[in-house]
Amino acid sequence: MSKTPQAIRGTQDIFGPDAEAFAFVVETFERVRRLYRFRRVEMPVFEKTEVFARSIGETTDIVSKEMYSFEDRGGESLTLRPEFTAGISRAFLSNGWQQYAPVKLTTHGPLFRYERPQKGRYRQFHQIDAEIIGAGEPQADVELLTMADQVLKELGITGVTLHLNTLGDGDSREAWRAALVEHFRAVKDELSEDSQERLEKNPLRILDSKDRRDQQFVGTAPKIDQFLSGDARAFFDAVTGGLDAAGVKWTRAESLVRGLDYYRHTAFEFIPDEGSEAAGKLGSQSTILGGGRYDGLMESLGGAPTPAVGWAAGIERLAMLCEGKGTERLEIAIAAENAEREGDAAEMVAIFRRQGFNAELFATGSPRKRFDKARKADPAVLISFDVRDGQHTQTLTSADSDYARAAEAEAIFAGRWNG
RNA sequence: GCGAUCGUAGCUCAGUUGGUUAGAGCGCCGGUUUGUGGUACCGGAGGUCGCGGGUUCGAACCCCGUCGAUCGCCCCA
Repeated sequence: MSKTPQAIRGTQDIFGPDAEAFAFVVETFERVRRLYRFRRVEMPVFEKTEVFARSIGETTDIVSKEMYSFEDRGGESLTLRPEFTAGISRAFLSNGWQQYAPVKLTTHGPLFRYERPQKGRYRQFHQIDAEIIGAGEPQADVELLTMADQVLKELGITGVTLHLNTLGDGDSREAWRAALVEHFRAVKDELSEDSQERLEKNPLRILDSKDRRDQQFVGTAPKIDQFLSGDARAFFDAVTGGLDAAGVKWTRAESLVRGLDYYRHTAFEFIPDEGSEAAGKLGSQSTILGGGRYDGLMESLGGAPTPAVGWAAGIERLAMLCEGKGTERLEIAIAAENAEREGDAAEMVAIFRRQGFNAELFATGSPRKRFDKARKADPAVLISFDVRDGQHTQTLTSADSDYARAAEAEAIFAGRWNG
């Protein structure tokens, strides 16, 4: 006998309550995006490698070491998508969706990054995603964030706060970056090894370093606010004002930066409050939803300048905060306690299902154990078909007095077996 | 890429300083009850102790390697 192959590291087989919670997240997202009139888009799971390499930034970890890239039979380098935004942008340009701009899009599905798996992080993971393309006004940021906030609320997630920052426009960001490099270079020898690396590759990231050696210099580091142009300042004020008007709570996070090169202006993450139940469930992978404005991305793919803003959220991480949700209790359990009654039981379960009840038939294994099995499934209504003293008997028991459709179920049962 | 912890039945786990035939609970299968209701009792199947080497009279247990998992760092959803 050959050995059973193992699943690929970092992939998951999701089943049971976890799978129900996963579906609950997706269904809730689909419902809410309709309320905001976002349109659905489906995209390829893989693209030419350059789609990601050019848009995300060559020096980012995602591009430099986390992509699942391979050559197809024609020798072309392809990559399993590590995020949605680059592929959506490519589709926007390929298909001339400028004609629909500004266009509000959502999608969800699997993404791939070659990383070491840990709690809340996988090599194949799943996100829900929302983008507004072709809208440069701060109102777009507000609408997008308000939707994100509503998705989380309707998932029943609490103890999570929107952390908001601005990276300014391109000039503001570059001036700030230069000032940060200067600031940290002066104390380079006292920084952590990681941050000495970051100084060259991605100095903004030093700001949210967890290392104490770095944190003492973060407080005195130059702030983006000192470099914001008047327009950039006004843009951010319009976003925060709009969020206040929409009733979305937020907090300013001056050191929040996003990892990818294409972000400008608004950057945000929804993060569990310290010490909250949500924080405990997530472990160290704490960001559940993140995104921002990426006004420069289309140009990097050869398109015309096109403002856009978007976010993505990890379905697995959201599902961890929705434990037990999406699982429906069994409404009708039907036991055929005698082989002679299996036909009647099968008919009954079909009737209930056609009437919109979820129902399960127990008609296999030892006839004596079927009633027990049905009861252990914890149904709201339990129906048994049996033969006693040569007579056919059928009984209905309502196990749950709170069950709303009990009377309806009893009427259907009586309608067939009125005796 | 780096670090820590852990791999025993389908699942959750015991297993003493290394010592006969590796256990329990749950689940699964079968049996017992003639009962308007049962979550009871009895029995059974199921394990190359992740895999490969080594030490030893003897290894689930000690050593080395390897694979896998979990958690953390980096990074990120």
